[in-house]
Amino acid sequence: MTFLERIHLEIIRAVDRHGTMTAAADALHLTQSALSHSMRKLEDRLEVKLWHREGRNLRPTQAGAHLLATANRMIPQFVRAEERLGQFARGERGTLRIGMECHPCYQWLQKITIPYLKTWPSVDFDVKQEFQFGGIGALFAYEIDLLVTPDPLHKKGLHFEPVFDYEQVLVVGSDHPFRKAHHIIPRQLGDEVLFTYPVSQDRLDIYTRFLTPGGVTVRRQKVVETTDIMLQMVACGRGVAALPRWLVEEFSEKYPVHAVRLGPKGVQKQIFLGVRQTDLEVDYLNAFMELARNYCEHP
Amino acid sequence: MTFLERIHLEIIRAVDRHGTMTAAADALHLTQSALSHSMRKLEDRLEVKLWHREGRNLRPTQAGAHLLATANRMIPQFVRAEERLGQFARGERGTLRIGMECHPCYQWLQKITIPYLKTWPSVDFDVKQEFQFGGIGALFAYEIDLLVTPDPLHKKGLHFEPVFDYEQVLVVGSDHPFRKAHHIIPRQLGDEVLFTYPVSQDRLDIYTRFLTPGGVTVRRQKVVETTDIMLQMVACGRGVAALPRWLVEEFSEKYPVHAVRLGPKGVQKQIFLGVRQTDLEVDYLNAFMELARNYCEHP
DNA sequence: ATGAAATAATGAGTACAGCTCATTAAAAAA
DNA sequence: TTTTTTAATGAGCTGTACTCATTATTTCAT
Repeated sequence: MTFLERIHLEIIRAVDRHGTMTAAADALHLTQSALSHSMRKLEDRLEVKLWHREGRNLRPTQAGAHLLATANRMIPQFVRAEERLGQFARGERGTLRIGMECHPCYQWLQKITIPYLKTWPSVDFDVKQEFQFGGIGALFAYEIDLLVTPDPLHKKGLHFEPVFDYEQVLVVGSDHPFRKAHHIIPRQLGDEVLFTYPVSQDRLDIYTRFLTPGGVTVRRQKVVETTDIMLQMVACGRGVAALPRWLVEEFSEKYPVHAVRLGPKGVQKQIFLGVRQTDLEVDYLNAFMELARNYCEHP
Repeated sequence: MTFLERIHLEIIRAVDRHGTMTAAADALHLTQSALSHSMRKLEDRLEVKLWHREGRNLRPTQAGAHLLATANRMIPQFVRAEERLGQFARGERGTLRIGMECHPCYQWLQKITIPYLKTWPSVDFDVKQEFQFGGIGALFAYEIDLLVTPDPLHKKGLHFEPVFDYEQVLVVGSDHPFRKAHHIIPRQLGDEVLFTYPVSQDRLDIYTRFLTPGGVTVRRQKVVETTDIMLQMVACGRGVAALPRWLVEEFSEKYPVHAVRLGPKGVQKQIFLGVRQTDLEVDYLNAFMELARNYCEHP
């Protein structure tokens, strides 16, 4: 029992706008006969007249007026839906759902998002940090479209590329004894308080690449949510933290903190962007990766 | 360039609801093939995939999810529109636009509207009292659907029927000298203040049927908007008025007023309901006239 | 008045969109 | 494995929604 179709809405609207069926037919690229037949059929099936036929003009009945109001509401919805789908088609619209497995990268991400959002105004943004089955799982499950991670896992169907090299360093306050050291060794941290982000130890480089290999544990580990708080604590000598060198340098203008190398050769890190291989041709996603690549070369 | 049709919205919705295309096809009384072809064509024309095809299941793409959301908004609008048109068809819905050319009839109208609105809940009401080309003109111009008037004008295409006989009487306060008179003659009003509704004299029976034939004018005519105010003025002896007898009797419980016959035989009036002949078969309109007829017989 | 132009309704015929049926390909379940 | 379930595809048919031609009215111009 579904009688009403888009065409009927288009017709009643065009007749109202153009005054006559003939003019409406022209506007819709149909013949007057087509409109007449179409609406006649609708009227027959609904068993209600939509127009008073008075000589050669058409005045909407109450039912017709009602349908016209409905059409004026619904047709624009059709049009908008088609426009939006067109945007999807041209890769102009979408939600870029980004997953982050690397806490301090958030600062870096923000530097990219600002110019990105300017060039892609109809792309929505969504950043997630918690995943039930890890970042890779979230990519596969279409929970996210792009993963920012220091641990690429080259599986079939995924594409990873490095976008960012950096050194993970120890941050200390300006009164701290390590302050001028060329580098420190794990044992030297045995009596320190260590501030970290609230993630498990196997995702913290200071453990996996420094403390654990050195067989050392710190006096105490304290968890803080934000980089700012972390650096404030470090600045006033309440403990130490491990962060990317570039981040420390940036914040050293704001807080009196210093970077110290971890081990004689330092802890070298890379950040990767991961996407599903099938999404490699999605314009707005590609544009993001392009921007990320360029930014790293000319920060 | 109009690709999107109701069917596409129905399909994407049914697939979402029923999980598979096959099940959706059953629900829509179509074959799986039909849905597949239909959506394939839409995808081709829009140049955007609506589902990720993963093995034998369909997961909406971002575009698909968007279309689904649109469908969930729009399909109910189609359904509601059809329902409403059905109500129009069955005469259950409409706006009964009533025109009144008879001021005191408003009280009478209210007695009918209350039971009417109970039996016809989806009929809207609209009462007008001002018409650019008179009540008859308003009927012809579809400004109103029903005219309440004391002056039927039997023109082709219109149907009038009397619903109400009454006597127009003079109302006076309980201290007034006419109070106990059997009737009065025009000359007796020459020194009175007359309260009337704010309409032209040729629509006031006290003039057309009493004063003007008697060649008399009153000392002063004062206009008031409402029956209540009018009767309050009369009650405290500030003047007299002309109203239907039934109305005076009703209000005499509230105010100390009395009815006096105009002339030896009284001024006898009839109220008519007028409709367009073509509307005589409109259920909700007929129901109103039926109610009006019955009410007059058993008030 | 009278003819010309404009308009909606109607009928007949047709093209093609959209459907069904049959089959294939692939994946999930048994 | 085999069987079942599912979506895609192709071929062919059907019905509908369109066009064209015509009629009946009405409106406009002269």
